[in-house]
Amino acid sequence: MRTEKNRSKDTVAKTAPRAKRRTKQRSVIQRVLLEANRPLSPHDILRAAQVKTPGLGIATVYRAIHTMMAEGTLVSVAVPGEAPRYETAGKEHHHHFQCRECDDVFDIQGCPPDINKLVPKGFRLEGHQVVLYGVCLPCTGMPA
Amino acid sequence: MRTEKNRSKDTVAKTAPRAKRRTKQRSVIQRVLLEANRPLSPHDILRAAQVKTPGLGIATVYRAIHTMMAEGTLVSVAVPGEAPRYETAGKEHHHHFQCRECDDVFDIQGCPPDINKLVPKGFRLEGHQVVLYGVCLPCTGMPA
DNA sequence: ATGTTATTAAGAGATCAATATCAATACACG
DNA sequence: CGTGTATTGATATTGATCTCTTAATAACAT
Repeated sequence: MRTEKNRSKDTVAKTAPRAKRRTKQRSVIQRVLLEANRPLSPHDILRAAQVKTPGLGIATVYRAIHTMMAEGTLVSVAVPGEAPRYETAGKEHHHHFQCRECDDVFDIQGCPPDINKLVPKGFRLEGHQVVLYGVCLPCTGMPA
Repeated sequence: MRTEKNRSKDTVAKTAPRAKRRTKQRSVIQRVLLEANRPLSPHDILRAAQVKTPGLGIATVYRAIHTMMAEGTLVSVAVPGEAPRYETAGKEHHHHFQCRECDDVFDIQGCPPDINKLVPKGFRLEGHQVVLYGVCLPCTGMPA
């Protein structure tokens, strides 16, 4: 008996359980993360995104982070002693460099060899993380 | 005009500004840290020390940590995404392994070679940290 | 355009580690 | 031994990060 306005609803009933809208703020947040090319903290994201979207709230940043994490387009990057940062997913295996002056975190390519030789007997190695510390190029004041 | 009770005070005025007493709880905390042989969180320390000192408060643990850090007998160990842990100072350069099951952190000896080759051009390397992840020996359930 | 409803901004609230407060305790020195 | 005072335990408070609530806004289908 349900014949009135069930034309398309029936066909997508299970494939489109949620709407998900494309908003200006979410777009800006995504763009910020894509263009940064390095892990950003929620506040980094907020500050950068507010340039193009004045009035943007921190809660919106956290919501966007959650959404993108759930989508799999964003991954969290934890650096020792620091709150998590986030960078776009899909990069190949890499590590990070944190500047002791500006605290920013940068991606570094490559991976030290023979990591598995460090594992104690009886321990099972499943992953690793390397963080380098020092002074980043911008903070050295030297030109590239 | 200050002649009454300044006998010893005058002579040690600058060399002994503070007293520093040897208390039962501080001794126990130190022993726990020495015997652990791996980085402990403040709560790890509390739990272990409470066995020998029932009623021990968390504030005392933090106070002992500060004291030992100031003395230079304790260093903090930061693992990504975790609150700091502490281990006795003086060990030679080493890295850490965190178990994904029990979350405990263990020392591992050795150090990957050629770390400096990973540093981007123009960046100055001053230090590094390696964290391995996996399952520790106790959690594998295997005997040593 | 219009209605539905996901999304937003703002601020209150939750959470957790770490610190400060303060009366009671106990170390160390005479 | 007693006394002065550093230290303690309990708890309130802070500080930082993240989440929830609410009314208002805006994206999308029609």
